[in-house]
Amino acid sequence: MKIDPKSRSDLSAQIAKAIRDAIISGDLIVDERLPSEAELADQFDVSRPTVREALKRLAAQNLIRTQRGATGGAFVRRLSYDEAYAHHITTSTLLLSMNAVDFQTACEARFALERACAPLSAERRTPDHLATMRAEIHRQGQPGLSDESFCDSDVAFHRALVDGASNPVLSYQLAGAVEAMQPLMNMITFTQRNRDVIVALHTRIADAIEARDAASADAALSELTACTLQLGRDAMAARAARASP
Amino acid sequence: MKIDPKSRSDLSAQIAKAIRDAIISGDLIVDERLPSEAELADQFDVSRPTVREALKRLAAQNLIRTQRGATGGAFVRRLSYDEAYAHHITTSTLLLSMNAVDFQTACEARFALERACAPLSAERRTPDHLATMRAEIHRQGQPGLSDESFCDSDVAFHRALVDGASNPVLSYQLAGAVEAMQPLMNMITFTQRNRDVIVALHTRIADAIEARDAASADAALSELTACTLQLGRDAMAARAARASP
DNA sequence: GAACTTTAAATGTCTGACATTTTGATGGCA
DNA sequence: TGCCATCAAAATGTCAGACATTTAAAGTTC
Repeated sequence: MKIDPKSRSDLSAQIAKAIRDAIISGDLIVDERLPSEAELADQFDVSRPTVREALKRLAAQNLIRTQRGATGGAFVRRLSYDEAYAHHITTSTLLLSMNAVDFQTACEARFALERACAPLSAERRTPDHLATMRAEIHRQGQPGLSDESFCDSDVAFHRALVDGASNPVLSYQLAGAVEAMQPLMNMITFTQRNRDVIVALHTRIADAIEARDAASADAALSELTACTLQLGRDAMAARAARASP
Repeated sequence: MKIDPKSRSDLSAQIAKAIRDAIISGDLIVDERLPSEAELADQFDVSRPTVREALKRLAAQNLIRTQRGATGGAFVRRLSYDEAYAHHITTSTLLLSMNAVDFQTACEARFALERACAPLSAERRTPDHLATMRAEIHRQGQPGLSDESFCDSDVAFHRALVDGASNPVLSYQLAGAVEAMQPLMNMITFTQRNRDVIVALHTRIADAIEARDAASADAALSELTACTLQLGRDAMAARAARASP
């Protein structure tokens, strides 16, 4: 590995790319120690600060971890699902906000993906998943709950639904779609009537999942999709009305 | 923004986090210029190299871009879909390989999500999407195509299917599931008979999408799922047989 | 043999300098 | 006046060397 053509651009970017490629291709395996900063500086014929900048780039992507001390150094890091979740959610959220994705597009994507999980969840959900869903439904019915807390609980409910499929890859991909929508959902004002409808649909979903009835779960999710889209349209209309009275 | 409690950990990580939070919260908007490295060093009361390491971390996440010269500096970057795709695919691929995700889990996730897109794709696909799908089907039928090229074409076909839904959020989330599976798919040896079956199913899918027939597309995708899972099992069995003859 | 001390290796950080790139201003010339 | 060449300034990119801090292992003492 680790040659560095004399192209004209950031050395630190080139070095980071070389190491990243080595990790991706499997030349560097998990928990393997990279050469020390000084050695890398020698190999690439650059200074130590430049190497450090490259390593920080990799650290930002969770590809390596560094450890100080005598046996320290930079180690290839096993990317954990939790870290990947967090990273994915952050990126998805930014992607949506920076590109001004409209509520409808995000909502459609979210529920389409979620409906893909429902049959698997109906098949495999554990009592734990059901308990989480029921607990969140109960929380959503509490009086005096803020809109934001209601959204939080909504996300937790759907998270449990997705996790019920017991497929970490699915959970990972869904996390981006479900949680990244939260800022958009937070623009909505949930009236008591809205909440009653949503809680009723959540209950139907939980019942269907408990009964291992994929078709009913899908039907309820379909209704929830329509309901959520309508809430989004109402929120947009209300916002437009406020802007130009 | 930008205070930095005297906690005991990487200063560059703390600074990166402070700036990242400012971007996420909207305090820094797209294309806004950050203070120069020297000014940031002053503000955070650290040296310039430390600030640079922080900026490189952010650059690694595509959150900023830097520009040299008199009016240069670091600018908040609009995260584009293409970059987000690439990033997401890299991360997903690594997540799968480092955590030794089995073929079945990845395959299940991939097809579950893809089936979620099919109805939307049937509704909205353009002639362009259909043309891409047909072209890839044709390519897959070419004699002498390597297994790797066959996989590439397979990914391109499914990419067109997903893109047909015309929902960039959906395409983004799916990219991780579909493309990250490629290394796993590459372990499979596609016999001519396998290829014929897959091409036939692809043709059925394309026909269904062209006819806007979501149910038929779903049925074909379901068969393709079963077929792919079987191929995976066969590949595993063959591998196991080679390992202990 | 156990507890303490020393040492060495590595990352984390700082200072100061120089190189390079780009913009804008300055000034000369037609 | 208007245009072009030159130069200064500002910013990032890079380097060299130094010191601080952390950590584990080797060495030392009882």
